[in-house]
Amino acid sequence: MTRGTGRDGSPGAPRSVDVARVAGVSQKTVSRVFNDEPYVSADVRRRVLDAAEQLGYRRNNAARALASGRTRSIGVVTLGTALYGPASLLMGVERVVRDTGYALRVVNTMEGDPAGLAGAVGSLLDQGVDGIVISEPIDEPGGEAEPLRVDVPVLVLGAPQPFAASTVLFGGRGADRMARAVVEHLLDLGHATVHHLAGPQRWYAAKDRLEGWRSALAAHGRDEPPVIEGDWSAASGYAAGRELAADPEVTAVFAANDDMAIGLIRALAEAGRRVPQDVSVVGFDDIPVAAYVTPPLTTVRQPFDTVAQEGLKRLVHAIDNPQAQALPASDPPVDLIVRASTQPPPPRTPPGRRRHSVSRSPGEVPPHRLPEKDPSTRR
Amino acid sequence: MTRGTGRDGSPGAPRSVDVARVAGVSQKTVSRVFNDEPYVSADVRRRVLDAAEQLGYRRNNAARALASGRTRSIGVVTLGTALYGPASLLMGVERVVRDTGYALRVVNTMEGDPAGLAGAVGSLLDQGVDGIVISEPIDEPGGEAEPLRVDVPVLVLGAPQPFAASTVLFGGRGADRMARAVVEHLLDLGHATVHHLAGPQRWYAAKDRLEGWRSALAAHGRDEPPVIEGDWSAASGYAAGRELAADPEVTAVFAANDDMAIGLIRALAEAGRRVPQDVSVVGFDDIPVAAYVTPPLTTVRQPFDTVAQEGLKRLVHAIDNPQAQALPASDPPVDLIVRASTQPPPPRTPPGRRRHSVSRSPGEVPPHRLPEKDPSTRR
DNA sequence: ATGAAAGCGCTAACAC
DNA sequence: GTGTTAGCGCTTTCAT
Repeated sequence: MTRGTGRDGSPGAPRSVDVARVAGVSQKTVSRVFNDEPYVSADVRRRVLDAAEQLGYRRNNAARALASGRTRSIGVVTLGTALYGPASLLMGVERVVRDTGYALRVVNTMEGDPAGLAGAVGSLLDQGVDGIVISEPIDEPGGEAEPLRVDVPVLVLGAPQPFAASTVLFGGRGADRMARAVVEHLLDLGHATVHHLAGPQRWYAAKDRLEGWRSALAAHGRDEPPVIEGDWSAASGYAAGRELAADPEVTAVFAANDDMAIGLIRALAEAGRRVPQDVSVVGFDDIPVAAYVTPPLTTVRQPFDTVAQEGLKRLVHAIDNPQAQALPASDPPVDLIVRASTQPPPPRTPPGRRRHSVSRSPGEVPPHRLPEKDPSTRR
Repeated sequence: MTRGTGRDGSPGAPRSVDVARVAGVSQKTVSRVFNDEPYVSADVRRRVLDAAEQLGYRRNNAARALASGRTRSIGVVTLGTALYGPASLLMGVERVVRDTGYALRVVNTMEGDPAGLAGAVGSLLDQGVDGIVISEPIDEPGGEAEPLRVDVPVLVLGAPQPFAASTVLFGGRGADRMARAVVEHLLDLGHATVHHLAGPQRWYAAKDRLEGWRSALAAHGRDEPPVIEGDWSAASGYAAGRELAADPEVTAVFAANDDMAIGLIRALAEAGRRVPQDVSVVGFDDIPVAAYVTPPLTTVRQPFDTVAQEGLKRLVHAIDNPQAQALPASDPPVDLIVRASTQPPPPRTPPGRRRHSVSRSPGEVPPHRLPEKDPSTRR
């Protein structure tokens, strides 16, 4: 076979012995230089580096991994979607992983994948990773059965406590606290209660938001309206909006993501219920267009970068110190961004004069407020 | 050191010799079984598989890579953004790569990264990949200098012909053809010309769309209005919209992505120019909310999956047959999705009676059409 | 159809 | 500070 990275009949990539020969040192010394080990004189180091440069030497990772038992790589399990949340998290993870000097391997579990999470993790293990990040896991039916037997540290991002294993760390996203902030914002505005358009409940992220909504409502002694479950898509938000529009009691809706909120708003508008005059709507994610739709969307921004950074710091720590205690979790800040899709509820209309039966050109939308470029309100 | 993937003082992972011993065969036979090599009797195969199962054997990839000189992995260079286009492409690539039996390694070049593309590719080469996918490259200043010296096949997705190297393949995205389709749609509706809100010109994808727009206009003998350059963000679309709104000649705008189109529409609406009555707007990407914003956006859907699939097929082919001719490129289909943001231009207003000076409640938006769930029009 | 021997290029442990 | 000696767990080549 051709040697190293050399393809076709090429001479073959230079190895560390070659560098050693050119530099006039032993092969081990070359290894020392490239691993930044102590006890190499500056002079020798230079000679080695020069020789390597001249030869175009690049060390062979397979050999390194084989000899050391470590691959210096971290695997990520993602859902195979371009949804804003998961995609942002993945990018955040990539950014941090590179800084830590690890390489990144990616595998995804598609929803409905027969192998599911276990399969994805297994494939990562096959590749030989030093640690695993599971991003936004979903609850595959039957997946609970095997509690994920792995011998490398695992970091779970965007889920509360799904897996039982001694090596598992959690990078809480605090979505429940964020959801609470949303509900409280709406309650503060004077809404009697808040409806919830939930995400698919197989996603821990969706469950989390539902939980936050539920507990906030309970904490304030409000009654809990029935939950509608969407699938994250604007289409499902639209469908939910048609239902909700028919109910005059609905004055405030918290959608589990911005896409659904946008679909929802459209359905409400078509039904003649104006946002925010008649109904307030809050989304979740702060997708790039959230400030520019009509009306600009009140939503929650998640600190993906912070979460990725904090989580990976702990994962790398666990990899480097197998026996050590896990670093304590830190909760990311909540960022509620108030724009124009929320306001106090309309005055109670007397029963019998249902607001949505009032004649109004369908789809008319309220005057705009200027969209803002930056997070306007923090709490 | 602990053996294989075994961490802490654990017994160490089983190796193929262990399996061989249990199965009562030679180690080589185990290797044969796991590589699906011929000449293993069904009986022996079963025994080996059972033994492996029982021991929890998983083969060591580092050793495999070292011995064979191939890592069976493909590296991807992405921008570190969660933008819909790049993120979708990445997911498409992931999906296909897994099917081909390769592992995926990801590295990103952030815009302005000093090391840039060369650094990202180098880091992939260090990791030892059998092939490289460069997704949506951007034109780093000075990056042209080094023509990307690599000895593995490279697939470039979403760019025309940026790099010179014998091993480079192109997975054209046909964005220029798509841009032409957009312009022709608008021209067919009767618009005198089409303005273009371009993406950042360091992106090949943005250049591509600009090219398509330009050539379509030329082909139809229309004059080419000045181009405004945005940065893909809705905010930049909004800024562009404020400029464009002041010019009564503008009746049709092609934005290089949906986010900018949405910002643009908002700015136009605030300036009293209705979409689509006064100005038609077309986006690009068909982001998930495109059908649900106001008005539902006419846009172009890119066949990310097809592109990823076709491209990777060729990449894998090149990897497996080093000397062979590259497979011919195939252009993906163009998918123009006509929704409610485009219509024929308003009748020419006599000079002096500028439409946008007409009193109108700012931000009023036209009645909706029903959003559609599926691509409505193909061409 | 199966096995024995010889590395792949590096790191680890210990000597000098 | 530097070199020597063994492997790491597989694939390869060649016998059988």
